[in-house]
Amino acid sequence: MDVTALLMRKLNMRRELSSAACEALAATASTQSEVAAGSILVRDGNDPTPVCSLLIEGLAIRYKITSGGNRQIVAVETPGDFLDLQHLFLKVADHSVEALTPLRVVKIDRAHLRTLALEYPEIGEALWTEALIEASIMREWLANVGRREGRMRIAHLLCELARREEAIGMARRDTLILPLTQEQIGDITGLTAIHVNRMLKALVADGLIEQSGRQILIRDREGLAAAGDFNPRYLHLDQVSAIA
Amino acid sequence: MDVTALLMRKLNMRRELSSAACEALAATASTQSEVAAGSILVRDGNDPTPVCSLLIEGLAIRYKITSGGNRQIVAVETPGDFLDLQHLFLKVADHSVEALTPLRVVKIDRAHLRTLALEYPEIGEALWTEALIEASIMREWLANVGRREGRMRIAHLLCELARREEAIGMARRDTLILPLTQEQIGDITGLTAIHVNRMLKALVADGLIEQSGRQILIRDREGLAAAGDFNPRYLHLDQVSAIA
DNA sequence: CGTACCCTTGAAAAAAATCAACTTAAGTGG
DNA sequence: CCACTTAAGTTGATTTTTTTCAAGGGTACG
Repeated sequence: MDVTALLMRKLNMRRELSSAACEALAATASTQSEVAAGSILVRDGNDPTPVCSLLIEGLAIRYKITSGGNRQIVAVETPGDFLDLQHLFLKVADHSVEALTPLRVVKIDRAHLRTLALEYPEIGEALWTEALIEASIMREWLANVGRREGRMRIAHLLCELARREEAIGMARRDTLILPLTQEQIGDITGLTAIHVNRMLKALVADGLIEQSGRQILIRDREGLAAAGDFNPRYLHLDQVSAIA
Repeated sequence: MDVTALLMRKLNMRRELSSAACEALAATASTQSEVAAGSILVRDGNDPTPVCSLLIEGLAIRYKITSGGNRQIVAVETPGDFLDLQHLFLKVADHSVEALTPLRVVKIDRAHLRTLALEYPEIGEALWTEALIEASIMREWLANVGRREGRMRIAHLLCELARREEAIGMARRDTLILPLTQEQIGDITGLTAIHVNRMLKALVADGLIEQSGRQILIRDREGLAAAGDFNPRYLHLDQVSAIA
């Protein structure tokens, strides 16, 4: 799809864009580019990169490393998310962003995106909403890691990712594409890879899910939601606009 | 101080305000109002309240409750913070906001604040920055709870609050006003009150802090920062504007 | 056909939660 | 001002959860 059209679709969902905003957007779009899996797009402690991107395909993570060398993943980005809206107005990156899989993105000049956010109310509202929903997800993760135990944390994560993938048309209902190692699942949930392994097995043993490679089949949707104390309200899905 | 002057001071720090923006701000400000300790300002699941506030005095917390009845505090707000910027563009509140102490606030109509954020680039930038810094703090908390152990989590929290209080002129360097019960500290750090108690005692025993009622004296600033793996970068202090 | 990298499993150790008293401090109303 | 009440802090013993350590097993890929 045309790059401008993608941006339009992403930003147009909540409000009609003025013609001025449309022109500004058209002036923004370059072409799509590819990013290799494992690439680090933003590095903690550095200036945020001069380019922001709209993620079109693939998964990216945002994370922090503690002095002990432990990693905490603070967000998973799916297609349709803006990479690094979180640093849009900050001078120093406080965490890193990495491509988990090969990505396809639309690069946007960061200074230009700031201008779009400030000068065009329709675009500003869309970007605000995006950023606030990402913060909302982080709050839920904080509650998940801080106040639920292992099994529940993982069940919750699976529910969230399944719902998000469903919302953007990435996976079918009750199917979850999970290109994460068990170590990475641990880095999201604050557990060790070994414990993640055991808890996943427990969920399988309880008939809630089924594993087949990097895909998960949700056998008991209700049960998994209950096991994970999952309520999708925090995803604010009615305010999310898909690009697909 | 005059309410308009407070708002000006808060929003003016990063950019010169245009006269139009100044007028819009002047039209915003009502009077200061008081909020009793324990009042719930925003309730999870409800519409976010029609009023947003600039916190002038006192402390407020934002929190979520899990199905097990456990509470996770996701933010502590200090004077100079906007209460509930996080819900500014969201339709449903995904967490609650509560006054921890008696508060003094300047109420701002939520719809009006949205307009200010979108129509006046100087104000928009200030509010964006505020919201993004709050998200940055949440990321650090997530890493704290997910990837550090008890003693470290608490040391980290003490360092953060001390630094933030110092930045806004609320407490002197090496002194920390901590109007939190040990249970509330646990709700921030993902620990039980009992464990918080033991870890605090450990920090005292190690000569890092001294307790005197609801105040804490930091005896060894460097040592506490090391014990808490604390690096203030994520606070983006150079981008924060104080009202005091 | 190695060689990574990931997954799996068991046993032991550590961290944190739970359970159960008990102490201190801070009001409140007589 | 004192007895009473309630919330918060303290401490020890026990249990649960999670991590750590250790060792195999599977699989993809050059």
